[in-house]
Amino acid sequence: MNKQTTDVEEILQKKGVKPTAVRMNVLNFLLDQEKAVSLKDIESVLSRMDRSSIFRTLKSFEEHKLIHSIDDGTGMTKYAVCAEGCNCELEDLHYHFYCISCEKTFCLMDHPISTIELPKNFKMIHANMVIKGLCDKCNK
Amino acid sequence: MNKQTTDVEEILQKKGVKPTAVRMNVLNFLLDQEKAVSLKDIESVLSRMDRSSIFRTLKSFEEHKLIHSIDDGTGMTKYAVCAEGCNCELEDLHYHFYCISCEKTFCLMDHPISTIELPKNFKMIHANMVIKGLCDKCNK
DNA sequence: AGATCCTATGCAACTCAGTTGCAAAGTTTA
DNA sequence: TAAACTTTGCAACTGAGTTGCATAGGATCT
Ligand SMILES: [Mn+2]
Ligand SMILES: [Mn+2]
Ligand SMILES: [Zn+2]
Ligand SMILES: [Zn+2]
Repeated sequence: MNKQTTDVEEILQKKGVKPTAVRMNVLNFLLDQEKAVSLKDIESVLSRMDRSSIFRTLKSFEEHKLIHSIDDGTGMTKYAVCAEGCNCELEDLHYHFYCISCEKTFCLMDHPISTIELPKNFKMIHANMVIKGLCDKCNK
Repeated sequence: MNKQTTDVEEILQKKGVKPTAVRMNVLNFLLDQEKAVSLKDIESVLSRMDRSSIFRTLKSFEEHKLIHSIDDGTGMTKYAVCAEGCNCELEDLHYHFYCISCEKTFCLMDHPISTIELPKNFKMIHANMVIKGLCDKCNK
């Protein structure tokens, strides 16, 4: 735990999510990570809590723009806490990186998705951009 | 059918896949499409053929670089025939577009994935880039 | 041709992440 | 306190994808 209970409570309040035990635990865990995590990852750590409760918590967090989800192609959706000031709009989108060796999925916060030229009349609303390869620790 | 049986047979031969009935039918269907299709799409058209046979056919096609797969976030993998000369290498990667209105997934062949700046020592090997929004026909 | 071998196919069963219905527990409101 | 609403846990279900296995279909050898 790298955050005080009160911090987590505040964050939830601010985003309009009622701070319950499950929610505080899930958010606390998410804030601890340097990589994006799956429902299963959370489940195995917060083993006292039910899968569906964690699932619904994640859905709720996503709706309230507290976290964003990443489809990294592994078949398990990953979740990561949104950056300060993120509103989950086009300008907040960033690339994600999946390491095929250590199997970690990273948010590349410093790599925003620049405007992409599209065919005439196509309109971009959202995007899921995943680069796969080797992370710095696995690239020897 | 927009291709003669012999054409399809030739393509399979050239890519090192033995041309069987299932394979020729699947390839024929794939060549007909202007959008990427799912296993289910193929199944519902080639209803005489078994799902697992089509599934294994797609896997085989992918291994032999006849088609490439796209994870567009819908939960159903889409497949599209590779362009002439495609070797499924980095330089062959291109953006994909998923229309949230008509639910079609397109290959943006004219939009190759340019080299993306990555954090120090990260190495890109592959990528799945999906832009979501409205296609020209749905964007009114 | 007939026997043998290898591959492709169809069928059924299974996996597994995600999702939902429902009742019990907990919280807020009147 | 009682009623109303929300959250949680449990169990059952969904659906795409995947696999084992027996049969069918071709190719190859004698
Ligand atoms: Mn991210
Ligand atoms: Mn494509
Ligand atoms: Zn790694
Ligand atoms: Zn459309």
